[in-house]
Amino acid sequence: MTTNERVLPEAQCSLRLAAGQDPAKRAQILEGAGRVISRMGYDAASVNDIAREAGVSKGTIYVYFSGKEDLFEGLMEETRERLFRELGDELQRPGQVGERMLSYGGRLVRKLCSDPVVQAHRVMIGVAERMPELGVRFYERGATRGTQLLVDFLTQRVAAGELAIADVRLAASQFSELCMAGLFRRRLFGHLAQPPSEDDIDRTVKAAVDMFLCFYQPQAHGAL
Amino acid sequence: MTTNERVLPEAQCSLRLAAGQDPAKRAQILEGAGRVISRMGYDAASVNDIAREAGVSKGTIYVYFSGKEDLFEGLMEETRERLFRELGDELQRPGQVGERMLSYGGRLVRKLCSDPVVQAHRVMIGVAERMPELGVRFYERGATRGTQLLVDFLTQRVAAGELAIADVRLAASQFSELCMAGLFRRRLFGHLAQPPSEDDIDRTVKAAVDMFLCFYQPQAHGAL
Amino acid sequence: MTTNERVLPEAQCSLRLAAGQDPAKRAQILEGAGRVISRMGYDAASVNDIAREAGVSKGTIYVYFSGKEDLFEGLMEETRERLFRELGDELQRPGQVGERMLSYGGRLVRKLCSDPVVQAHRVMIGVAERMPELGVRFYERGATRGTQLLVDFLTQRVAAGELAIADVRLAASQFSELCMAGLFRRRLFGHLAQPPSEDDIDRTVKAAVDMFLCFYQPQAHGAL
Amino acid sequence: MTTNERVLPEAQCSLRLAAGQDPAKRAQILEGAGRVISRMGYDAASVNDIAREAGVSKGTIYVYFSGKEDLFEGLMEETRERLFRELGDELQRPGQVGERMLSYGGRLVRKLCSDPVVQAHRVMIGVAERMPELGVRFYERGATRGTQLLVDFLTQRVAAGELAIADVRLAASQFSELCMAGLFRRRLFGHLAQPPSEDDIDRTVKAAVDMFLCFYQPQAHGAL
DNA sequence: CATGAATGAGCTTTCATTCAT
DNA sequence: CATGAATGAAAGCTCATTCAT
Repeated sequence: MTTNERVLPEAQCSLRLAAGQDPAKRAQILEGAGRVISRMGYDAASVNDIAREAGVSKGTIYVYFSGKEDLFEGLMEETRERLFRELGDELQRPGQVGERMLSYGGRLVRKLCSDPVVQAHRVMIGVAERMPELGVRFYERGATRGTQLLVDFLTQRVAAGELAIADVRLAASQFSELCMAGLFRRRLFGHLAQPPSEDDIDRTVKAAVDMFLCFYQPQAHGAL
Repeated sequence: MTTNERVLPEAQCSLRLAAGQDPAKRAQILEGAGRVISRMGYDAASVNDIAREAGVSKGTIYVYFSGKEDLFEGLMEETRERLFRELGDELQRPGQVGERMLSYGGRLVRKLCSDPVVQAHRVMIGVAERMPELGVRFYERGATRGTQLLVDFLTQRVAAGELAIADVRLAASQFSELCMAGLFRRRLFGHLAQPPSEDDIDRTVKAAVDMFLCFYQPQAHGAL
Repeated sequence: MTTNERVLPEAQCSLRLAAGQDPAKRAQILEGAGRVISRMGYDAASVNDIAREAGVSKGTIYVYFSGKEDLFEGLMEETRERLFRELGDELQRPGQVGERMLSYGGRLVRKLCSDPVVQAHRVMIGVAERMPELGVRFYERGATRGTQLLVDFLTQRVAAGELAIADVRLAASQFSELCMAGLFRRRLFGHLAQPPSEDDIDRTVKAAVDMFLCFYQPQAHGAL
Repeated sequence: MTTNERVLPEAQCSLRLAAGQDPAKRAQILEGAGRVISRMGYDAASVNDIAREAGVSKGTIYVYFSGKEDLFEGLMEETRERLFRELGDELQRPGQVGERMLSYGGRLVRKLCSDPVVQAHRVMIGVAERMPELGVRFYERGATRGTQLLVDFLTQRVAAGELAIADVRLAASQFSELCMAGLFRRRLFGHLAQPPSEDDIDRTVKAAVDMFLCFYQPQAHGAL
């Protein structure tokens, strides 16, 4: 998939852009829209605000997008791609299970609790009721992606006999949630105003890995 | 508390309402507002829509609330109270640790994944960036409440020697997250269109309890 | 006229008030209305404001007046009577022409440049375009009254041979205007934020009398 | 000044208008606003009314003005300039004092008693309480201007020995008021529904000049 | 293609007025 | 008679969108 992106960038553009349109300007608009919408939310951000922030005229926006909603869809797509890219080399590198999961968990929490990702989540969740497909797509191509990396990893390690997991998908979810226990939800609500400290992250992820391995490592069960 | 409400309704009214205002009408407005705002979000729901849905005139809304934002705050307060009431008898009843947690976990997931709660979360998260205090209050008096019940429970059981937990608060968060692993986040985004089935809930909560006890029960550690 | 008012107060009331209405409450309403409307103008003053200021309920206002405009008419009538009462003993007392005019001029200027009178003028002039009869009546029964006193006085003095005036009415206007030269118009526009000082009044009125007598005193034309 | 206006219109525009705005449309809006506000007063004239009268959409008004009050300020400024322009060549032409004052007085009264000027005065006086700076500016740059011309004229004639005036500014006010004695105030209140007839004007101004010269001409005091 | 002036529908809010209590 | 909750029309203003330049 990443290969395709690199090999056929113009082909991709031609799918979305009418002849004569400038990809750079589209990006510029999306960037401005991202800033304004992150700050104010979809409804409260006016096209005027977006145009001003992006440094283009209002009319230009309607050249690249058919309307505010279309712009928003484009933005969410773009944001999702940008934010959730590269989580996974971590898990494919060689190493012990716990070590790999510690490393991945840290990355995951840091990413998800970062300001841009939290803001994007807020916006997306805020409109999920009105624009269901958008929410679904965001989740599937965003959150699920991380889980899938984990699923693959766990499956490999189960096959290797390093883990004993009946429902790998559930286990992947469990690990993700454990990693962000007490962090991500509080971030969403603003109860945690800043991204958590490295210490907090490390401690939480360590606890997650410990609990996860305690339950899913074969020898642990044996001992019980 | 419900007793008080029945015994001293007027005393309660005088705390919050201007003289002569009708608590029933206030509730009627909040109800309509809740339906519309749940469906459309805060910004997209116009005062007109709310008035129509509530069956009152626009002007009346401004008798009971100083503005749209005030109405919204009232709604969130009301909603929070209504939604997060009674989670906890579960944990205070006698019984084995695992049994109690299973019971509580089921209730928690059922509650949080219900349509009204998910919608309220969406709305609240959607405006958390613009109205930070509101988001914080919602979390503190809502989500934290459930966690606190769990903290108390765990503390008791630790004292009783039934559990061995260093960081009780973290453990409480971990259990909550484990219970909703793969359920609540998907609900928020609409990836799960309906509340999860009883089977899904039971399975997930059972897995959560197992993993939790595996890690935090003293004898388990002894075996490790 | 003042005699009638004192002799038949209830008869007067019965002309305006429906059975059972309370003249004191009517006055109370008008007082509040006067304060608010003076401050904000007719349109900007809401019936709510007036009710609050008067210390009565909105509904009560509609018992005593058929609507906002009716209330305003009543207020203007009342205000006119109250403000322009007693200007004239001054002129009917014995004394030299100049002496009497000095005395009257001072009173006139002090009255017209006072805050309440200026405010009433502003309000009345502000609505004169939309409510022409009201403006006419205000002028006729207000401003004209002062002029008439002067007309009577001048006529007497002309008959006594102390003055030589062809157009007495014009002369009366001239004297009034001279007395307020540089004062009243500036007050209307707020260019003079406070009523003029006694010194300013005295100086202006003195100059008015001098100029007036210089022109209209028979002997002056020869003697001075 | 008029020369500059004709020579550098665009330079002027750039001082007041945002880039790209059309001065003609601005003028069109002000014209409509002037008609409606003259007729109804500031508060009673709605932005809707103004838009309709001006033949533009409501939104357009908010492109040229930041709000109703800003529009009103612009209107008053514009109106003042337009209405009070050119009063004065009259006084600077050669001729005898009385002749010049007759001529100027006639112009002054005709101008001030005209419908547009009376209406503008009504509007301005009507809001003077709520918008004090606006009233002050209107008076200073409007009414004072006429007085200043007169002050200059009188100063010259005093220097030339044709008049003997101690307080020139007071004298200027006196003459202005005398010219409008019995006319302008009645116009303000609508007691004079139409501008006064040429006869009335001539008679009043003639009487004003006579009285003024009677008092302020050096020889008159001895000779007449 | 880019612009931003123009639009009018729709926003939140306030108004004068009514009427059940 | 007095009240103030209720009304819905209309207020000032902003919006997403269009289109002549």
